[in-house]
Amino acid sequence: MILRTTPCIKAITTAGALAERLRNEINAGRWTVGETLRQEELASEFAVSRIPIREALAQLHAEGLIVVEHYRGARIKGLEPLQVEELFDLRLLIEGDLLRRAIPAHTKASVRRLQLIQTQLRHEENRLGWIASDRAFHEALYAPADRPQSLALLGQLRAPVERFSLQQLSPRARQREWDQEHRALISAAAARDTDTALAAIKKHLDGTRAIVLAAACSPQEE
Amino acid sequence: MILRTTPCIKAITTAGALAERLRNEINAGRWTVGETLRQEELASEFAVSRIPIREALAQLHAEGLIVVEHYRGARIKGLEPLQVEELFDLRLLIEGDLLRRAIPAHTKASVRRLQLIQTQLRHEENRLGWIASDRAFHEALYAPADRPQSLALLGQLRAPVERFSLQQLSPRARQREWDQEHRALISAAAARDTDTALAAIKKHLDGTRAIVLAAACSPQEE
DNA sequence: TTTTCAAAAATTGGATACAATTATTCAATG
DNA sequence: CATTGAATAATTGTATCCAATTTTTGAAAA
Repeated sequence: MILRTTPCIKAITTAGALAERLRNEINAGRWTVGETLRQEELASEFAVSRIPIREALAQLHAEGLIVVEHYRGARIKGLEPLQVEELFDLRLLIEGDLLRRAIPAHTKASVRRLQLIQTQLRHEENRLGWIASDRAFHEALYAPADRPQSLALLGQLRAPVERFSLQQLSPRARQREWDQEHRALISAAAARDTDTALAAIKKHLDGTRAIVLAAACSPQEE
Repeated sequence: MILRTTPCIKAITTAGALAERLRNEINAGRWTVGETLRQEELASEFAVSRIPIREALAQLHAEGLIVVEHYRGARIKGLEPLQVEELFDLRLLIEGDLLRRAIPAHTKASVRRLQLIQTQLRHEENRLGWIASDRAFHEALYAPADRPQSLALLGQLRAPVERFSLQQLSPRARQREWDQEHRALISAAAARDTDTALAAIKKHLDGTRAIVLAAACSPQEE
């Protein structure tokens, strides 16, 4: 039996690979909010027919990244301020629950893993790599809770927001704050101090929410 | 401008209509856990090509009702006991939050609406109609909270479980309990008594969890 | 100049046809 | 009799083509 060492899931389906590729493009800011993704254009770009493109778009729709209208195409989805507020309230609810379960279950090994990811994250220059590392950090933070359903749900809450949370990555000040907040989470995990961890995640989410609110001020659709 | 009076969303897409149809068939128990849904078979049954069938299957996959494997088809997804536990924990988390916001915002009109739905639910003989009414009840219960994202998330938590929650509808005893629990929620909403409502929803979810656990004891897939 | 409306172009949705992969059959072998 | 393995069948994935719908264009009219 072969064990996979890379944490990245290989997309065996072409539609899956396309969805991953398009997700990255969206997160990298290739399209602006409200812009439509033309099937023919994407098909010729990736040298496939429109069928797998359509399946990839359906997947992105399910992830909440695009809005699809009958006979009118797929457009990049924007976020209203109220939606952002609600999404982050939900994240606090779920991430808090995950933390409560994960913190007591953290070990020296799991904390070490967190530190490694954070080191990698600190030196990440590329926007996409930064997103991936941040995702990995939070997954590792919550992994000891052993709650796959919650993690999946959390992923759905993160997806539509990631686009905006790294759009403003440039302000180095916020980047430094981000790093400090992650370190606070790590030390709370190391000390198995749930209350401190909860306070830290609340602060972290509040900071991220502010960034997303600032970035997602476009008054579009649905 | 035309206002739609029916609460049911019309599926303009054929794929959407197919997905709704298939979802009902799944909930009605047409297939057992682990059974595969053949594209050709469904295509000829609904007199369409396999393309819209595939899109419908992708949608059901996103809803967590089926598992899709490359070149191996779509199979009805089962639930492990641990998954059921976690799903209901998450529901309690989110439905509790929704209740906290909804109860103080309930009005005479919204409570009246709840009563109407509950009356309809009580006389519902058909399994599918019962599911739809129960869904409507909970939507009406949480509607005053005005939290669309939370409702959507809740829908995703309910979907994979509905199949099993009505499988054991037959025991009239449980059906009577169910009715009583709903009535408790209604009166708590009428009295704007949040704590009582929270206790009632916990009891209701615990009861439903037990039913689902009993029904979903099959040790299949993924 | 602006508005209206019909024809043309562009785009998406669905059907058919073919390629890639998996499942099944059945004869040969131990 | 059980097991192996190659040929066959069945099934899914993708490309191409046509139909349905929307968007654009441009000329006529106010």
